[in-house]
Amino acid sequence: MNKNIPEIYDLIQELSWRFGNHGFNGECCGDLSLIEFMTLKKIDECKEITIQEIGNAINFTKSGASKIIDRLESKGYAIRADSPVDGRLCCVLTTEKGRETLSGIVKQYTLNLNNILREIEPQEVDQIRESLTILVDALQRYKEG
Amino acid sequence: MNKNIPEIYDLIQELSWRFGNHGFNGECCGDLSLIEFMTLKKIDECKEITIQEIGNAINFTKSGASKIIDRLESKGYAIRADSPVDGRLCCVLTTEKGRETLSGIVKQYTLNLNNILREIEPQEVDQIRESLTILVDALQRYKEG
DNA sequence: TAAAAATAGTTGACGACGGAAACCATCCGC
DNA sequence: GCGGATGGTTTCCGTCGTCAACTATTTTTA
Repeated sequence: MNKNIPEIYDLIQELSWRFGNHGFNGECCGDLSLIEFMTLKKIDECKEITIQEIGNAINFTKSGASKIIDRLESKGYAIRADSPVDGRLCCVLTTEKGRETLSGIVKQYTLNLNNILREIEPQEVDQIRESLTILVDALQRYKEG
Repeated sequence: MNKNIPEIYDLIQELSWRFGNHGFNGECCGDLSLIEFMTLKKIDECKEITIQEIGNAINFTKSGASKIIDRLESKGYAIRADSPVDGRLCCVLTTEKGRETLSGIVKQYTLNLNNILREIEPQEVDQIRESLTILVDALQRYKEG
């Protein structure tokens, strides 16, 4: 095992914690919980996605996914539409309001991050981006096979 | 703003999500939730810590913190002890079983991470460690002032 | 082609979990 | 030594996700 792994594990854990639901002083994503936010983001990325797929994407049961959509729908951020090809399926879409909220949250987070990294040298910031890319890609590959 | 910030934000979010409570197929930390695990870790690092301090550390109310300790205590991973200096205070400590469980979880996570990074070049792994260190340090400084 | 099985989604009951506030015990300033 | 402050616990409550039962639609099969 590479000697750096334990330390990397620890660093990732710390990072995840601070960016998770309890970091940022509990202030997460406006009127969305972290899960609602990630779900909305997923819906927006996919343009159109079924309840089942949402459940798989966020590791929830279809029942749990359905209730998250209930909440997003009641806040006006997403809507359910009938599938034209299969009457059982339910296509979930983001609304314009949902997209605006999403980009507002991203903007806020990005500003925060910019403050956090304010004093870091540009070439180091570049290195951080590269490293994270490698890391996330490796995770993706690992997940897929 | 540095051009890389939005992408870095996105990468961190992705990373956090996968290492958070819902990543790893919901398999988090044995019989501990992520919060219980982080709390136990914090207790172990501090050797001895009050309920209030735990609450601050994990962004919970003292009430919530007290209940987490209830759970950790019922599982045999932590114990409450009276403070010798102040009768109101409650010193929380890890038990031997708690420490074993903690290190077991860390070992498991570390092995997973090793698999994930198996195909990454050593010098890249080194770069990842460096980058994450810079990032976490920056977060720490930001939090402190 | 009609019945049976499979699949997608919803709903209701339930348990787990944190927060708010009231409460208790202990400590500190006067 | 009394009154306020502080740390912790407890009770009540709202939120949330799962399980299992149910409905509706589609696919399989005999």
